[in-house]
Amino acid sequence: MDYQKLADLLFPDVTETREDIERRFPPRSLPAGANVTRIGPSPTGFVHLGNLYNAIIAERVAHQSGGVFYLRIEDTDNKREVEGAVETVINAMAYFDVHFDEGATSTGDNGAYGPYRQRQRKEIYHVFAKWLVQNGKAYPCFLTEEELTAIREEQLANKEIVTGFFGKYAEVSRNLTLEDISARIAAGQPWVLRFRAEMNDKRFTITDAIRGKLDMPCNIMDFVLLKSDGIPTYHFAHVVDDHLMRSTHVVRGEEWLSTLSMHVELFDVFGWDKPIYCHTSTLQKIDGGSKRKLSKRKDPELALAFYQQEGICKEAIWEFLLTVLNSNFEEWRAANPDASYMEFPFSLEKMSTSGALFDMEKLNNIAKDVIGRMDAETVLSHLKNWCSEYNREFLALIEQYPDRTLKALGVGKQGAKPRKDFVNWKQTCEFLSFYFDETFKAQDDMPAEISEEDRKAFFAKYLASYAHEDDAEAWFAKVRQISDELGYAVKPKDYKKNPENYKGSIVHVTNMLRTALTGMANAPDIWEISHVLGEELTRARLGKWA
RNA sequence: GGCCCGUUGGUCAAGAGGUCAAGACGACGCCCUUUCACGGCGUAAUCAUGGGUUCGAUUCCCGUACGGGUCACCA
Repeated sequence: MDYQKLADLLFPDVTETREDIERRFPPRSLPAGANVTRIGPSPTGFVHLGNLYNAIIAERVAHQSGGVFYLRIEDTDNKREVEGAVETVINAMAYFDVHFDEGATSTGDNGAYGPYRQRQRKEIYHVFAKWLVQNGKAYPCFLTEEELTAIREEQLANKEIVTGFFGKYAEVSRNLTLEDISARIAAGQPWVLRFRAEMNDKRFTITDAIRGKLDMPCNIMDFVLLKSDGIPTYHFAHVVDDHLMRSTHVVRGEEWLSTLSMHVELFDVFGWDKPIYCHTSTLQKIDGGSKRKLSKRKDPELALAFYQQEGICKEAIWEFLLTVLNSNFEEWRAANPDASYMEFPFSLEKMSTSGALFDMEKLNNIAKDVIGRMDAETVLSHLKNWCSEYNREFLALIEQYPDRTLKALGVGKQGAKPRKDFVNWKQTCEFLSFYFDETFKAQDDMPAEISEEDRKAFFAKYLASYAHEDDAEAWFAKVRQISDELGYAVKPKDYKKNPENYKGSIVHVTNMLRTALTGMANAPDIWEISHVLGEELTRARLGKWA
């Protein structure tokens, strides 16, 4: 077989050589130790937590080393592509503060190693495909889908241990003559380009940055390089792109482990250095007592959009994922409460190789801490951002009462043990609702612990003596005095010891006050709330019960 | 089924041939307290399993079980 003739027959339009392409994408000039990483999402319209998980790893590996992090759109499967999906990926990553140095953008490409959309790289792949053909490493295959299915069925019937295109099943396609191929092409028969595998039973070892040394069988499959539309498969595109774009690390899910041998063989055939592979484990969740992979259909929390809708703070997502990735993150956070998570020394080696379970409760706990560390102004700006997208009505309130909102967000923040009332922005809106008459839900009744007579007496005295400028101490002294006058124990402990001596305890009194003021049995400090509401509102809410 | 990856409390997990097997979330209890939070203290709870190697194995080796992945002109 004259491979040169075959190559010209298959790729008549390809005039460039692999050297030409290499010159267009020279090695990057980066300081020693700088890593180049990427994410390569498929534009299916669904961005999930796993995408973000891998993105964060890749981002840290690159930026922590002063390297480059880029976005490459892997759109080689036009059947699965969804309109606007590239936009969705870019927006989701931006929302979660994942920033690219180069790659696909909503307006085009940014960077010297593009195009960053694989379908636009067709000509590049063809140059390398032609080289493979010229060197006897690839050949056209004209088998139809039905014929392929027949082979598969035969293999299953023969109890062949592996199914696929290899060994004797590849022989016919491998050994077509140039004349035959030429005739078929002239007749317009569709073909795919297959890799001509070594097909031996050797094994190879490779060191994965997360999993350590791996020992696996070499590839034996004549897998497809170019589909009949001339677009490459993932395997071919991955090898060509990560070489040309000079990726130093490939961070991807463990589902790629089983095809790693194909990629390794391709890199070797081209004589290229392999990137450092980092195969992450799949996020799982508990379901009916057993672990399973997070699934798109069953688990709403898998979609990144879920976190946006719930208003889960992006810093919290980062901190949660960093905690899952490197378990020493929490220790580091405790030692560096004020540092940005970007300063955390992330390490691939410290990653767990077993699949982590997604734990919403842990996320919430982290979110409370993260928001708790922010000052009121920062919280307000996050809240407004979220509301402008997901809660317009509340945004209007915030904008109508900016000072009150800011004060409300600061309640309980001072002191050595600041409150942590906010978990996510959705919940924050609900939590703040009693600060505004527009959303305040007044109670219709008071608990029966205090008689109506005492209730009226209390509120009358309270309002009569109420002085808005009182400090917290003076204020509470008055509450105590009134309680005492009405026959309620001033100290809860006194009441506990001798309940028969009192009508009730100050706890009952303050609960009543709190309920009148907030509509809720549980709320932050009454005095502070009064001062957020202002004298007028406070008096109005309490007056109802006098 | 073949191949590959994995298995420490309910969850995330540290760990090393000899530890009372860290820590965090959650649960529970106590303390603080005008409610709820916050905070503090404490309790319960883990090395999948069977063999080997060894004076000693949760740690090393082999098998078993279980879970996950993959076997496409999908990524």
